[in-house]
Amino acid sequence: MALDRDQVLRSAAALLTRKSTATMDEVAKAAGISRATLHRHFAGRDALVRALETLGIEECGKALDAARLDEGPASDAVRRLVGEFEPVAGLLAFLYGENQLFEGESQNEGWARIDARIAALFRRGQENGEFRIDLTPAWLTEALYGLVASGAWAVLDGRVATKDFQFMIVELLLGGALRREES
Amino acid sequence: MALDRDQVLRSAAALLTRKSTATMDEVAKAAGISRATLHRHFAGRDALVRALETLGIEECGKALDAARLDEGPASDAVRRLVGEFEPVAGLLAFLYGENQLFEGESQNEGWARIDARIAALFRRGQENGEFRIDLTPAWLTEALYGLVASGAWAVLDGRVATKDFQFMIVELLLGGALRREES
DNA sequence: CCCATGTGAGACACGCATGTCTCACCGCAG
DNA sequence: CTGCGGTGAGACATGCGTGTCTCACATGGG
Repeated sequence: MALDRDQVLRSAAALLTRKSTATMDEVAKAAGISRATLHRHFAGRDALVRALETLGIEECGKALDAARLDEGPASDAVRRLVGEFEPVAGLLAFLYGENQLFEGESQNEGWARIDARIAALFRRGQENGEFRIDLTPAWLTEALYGLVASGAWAVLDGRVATKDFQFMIVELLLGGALRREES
Repeated sequence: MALDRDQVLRSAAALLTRKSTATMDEVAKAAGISRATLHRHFAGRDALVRALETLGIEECGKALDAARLDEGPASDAVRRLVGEFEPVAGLLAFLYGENQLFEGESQNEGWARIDARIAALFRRGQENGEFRIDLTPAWLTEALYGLVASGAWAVLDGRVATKDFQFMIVELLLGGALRREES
């Protein structure tokens, strides 16, 4: 049952990633269950979205762990992080867009923790001289989210290949578009 | 009357930028008119959004013109472009999020023209050696949109100041997060 | 075998945004 | 003053997604 719920959540994530306005009925269909059963797992659409958010936070946390942000050069950590984000980028993009609605609402404190960890990574990079200091960690974090969302949508629309996801984002985020003489 | 319509459109843009799910009634209230009058200007919500899209394309076109993309170094042109985008960034962010829904739908050909002009700018920069060639113009264009949207939201939420909008986006997009030795 | 649990299918009412309509009101030109 | 166009306010019906409920059916354990 707990397994069922998780699978339903996964398929809901996959669907809502592509069509964020999908009906509960469509979500149920996509999961291969009836609307009644879907409603037995999640009291309503709000509950479903909140569960999705919890899942997203969870996955993000795992990605942060797997990326070992404290180890080695910060730039390598960023590269690992983006690589870990790739499988959940669609879900992240959905939640990123969704969160723009909850203006003042109680921002699930889980995101604050995620934000803090990523910002800390950028700060570490600044402090050891890897990253420039005229761009705030908060903005770099925000930009990372934006690029991940953009990348996810580009992949979904087939404009770019999944295998290029990590490269494109990391290269742009760290290196920028300008051509360099050295290295 | 045509002036009225434009003003209504502006206030609708300002409102929907912050609350993309705003009701027709809220839109009318925000514009200082009744729902009936709003409906006399725009047949329905779809018509309103389409008008907003047309406005967005129009404003983008003006921004592209004002940025003189063909003149001088491509990097300077990018800087001018982002500066011109700033006043309409909110509207752009709204439309950018909205367009994720119209999956296969007839993508208003206006956007294709905008995309092409921006991509051409990046291509110009690549051809004259300013920009690196391992990031496609299409991705750089997509990333520009993503960063503009992120920046717009960050400004709306008060996380960053309006005056920093251009600097943050351009510096990240062109220079990246890595610290450089020279210049 | 039989009951219990979980499920699918469908009916039903409700809320809400929307689209449409009517009516009264106001300003203005004739 | 009078007729007219534009407006605001509100009523009304409609469509759609949702939440809730009932009932039939299948499966699996006692």
